[in-house]
Amino acid sequence: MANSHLPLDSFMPYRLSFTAGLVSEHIAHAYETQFGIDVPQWRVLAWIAERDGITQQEICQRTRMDKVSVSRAAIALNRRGLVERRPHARDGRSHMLALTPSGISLYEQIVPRARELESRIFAQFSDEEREGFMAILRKIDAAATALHKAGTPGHPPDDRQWPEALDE
Amino acid sequence: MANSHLPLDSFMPYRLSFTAGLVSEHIAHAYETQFGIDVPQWRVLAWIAERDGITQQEICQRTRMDKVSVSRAAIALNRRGLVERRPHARDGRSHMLALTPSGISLYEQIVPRARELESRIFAQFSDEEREGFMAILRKIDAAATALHKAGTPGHPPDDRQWPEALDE
DNA sequence: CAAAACTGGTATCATTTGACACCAATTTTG
DNA sequence: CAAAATTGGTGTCAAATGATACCAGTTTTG
Repeated sequence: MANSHLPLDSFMPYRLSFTAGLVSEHIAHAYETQFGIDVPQWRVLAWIAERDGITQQEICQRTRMDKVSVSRAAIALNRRGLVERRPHARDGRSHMLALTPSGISLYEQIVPRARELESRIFAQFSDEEREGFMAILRKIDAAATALHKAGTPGHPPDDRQWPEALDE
Repeated sequence: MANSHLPLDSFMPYRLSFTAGLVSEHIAHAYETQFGIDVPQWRVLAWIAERDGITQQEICQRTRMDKVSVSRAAIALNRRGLVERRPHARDGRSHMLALTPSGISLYEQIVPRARELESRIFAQFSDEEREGFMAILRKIDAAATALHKAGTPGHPPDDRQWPEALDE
């Protein structure tokens, strides 16, 4: 087993997930306690702010959230009077989402706070480092997406390799 | 609102979480279909492989998993005959976890596959880039952890700023 | 050394999350 | 242009996750 050792701690996907979780937790807590909004809601809100009149499934595409989560977040935001859902001109099934005045106002409160949180965590890095870091993240996205489409070669659909469940 | 604009897409915590999610999904799917093991189980397994005789809450500390998840994973792994739970010599409440032969064997099957997945995703980067990337992740961990302990200054426990829930 | 405070681990319950089925509107096809 | 297939969005149900309560064993304290 000596040779097959893999220190989880330096296994990239693990580290990535670990750090992301840590940061997420921190941010989520801040949004929750300070603005009463959860992360999915924040994401939806932010994308609407960015592209007025965006539809729900456009948000799905950009965020990788599934449509159910987006739907729930949109409904919640609407209930709170933060977003408005206008009928879509060309497609009767769809909604065009837009911020209401109070949605805008909340967004404007959150943004500086978000920037502050971000810069607290990333304060120690130079602009070059941040840029480089971001660039790598984007490349990883591209690679992972490409792989995903390609499937996992060498492993046909149903080649389970583990002993039949001793469970139950 | 012009000025308070924040492109989510270049907001670091978002990007981090986005990429980590993407990679996680990919990895999780591979473990699941090829070895019938989920991510929490894999993490527990890997830590046991690394430190034979580790206890559950040591795993909690190292992985940030909560003790319930670790417990569940440990029980599942035990049921499958992959890990053994010996009584702890000095503490009757605790278990010392160790891999059984088939646990070792499974681990040894997973490791090369994990390395392969990792290298597929990170193939395009030089060693320096990877090192740098890892280093940044670790620094972020440190910063986030420090902040977490410090709390969020400037915001006393209960200063909600959002309008009372229009929900329901 | 008994009582109180604490800790490792598990069971239980509530909440979150996502998979699936479904509806209405739209697009495609023959 | 009707029938079939597709798509945006939501309701519903099932699995995953986390908070809380709890139990047994351990440490602390008076």
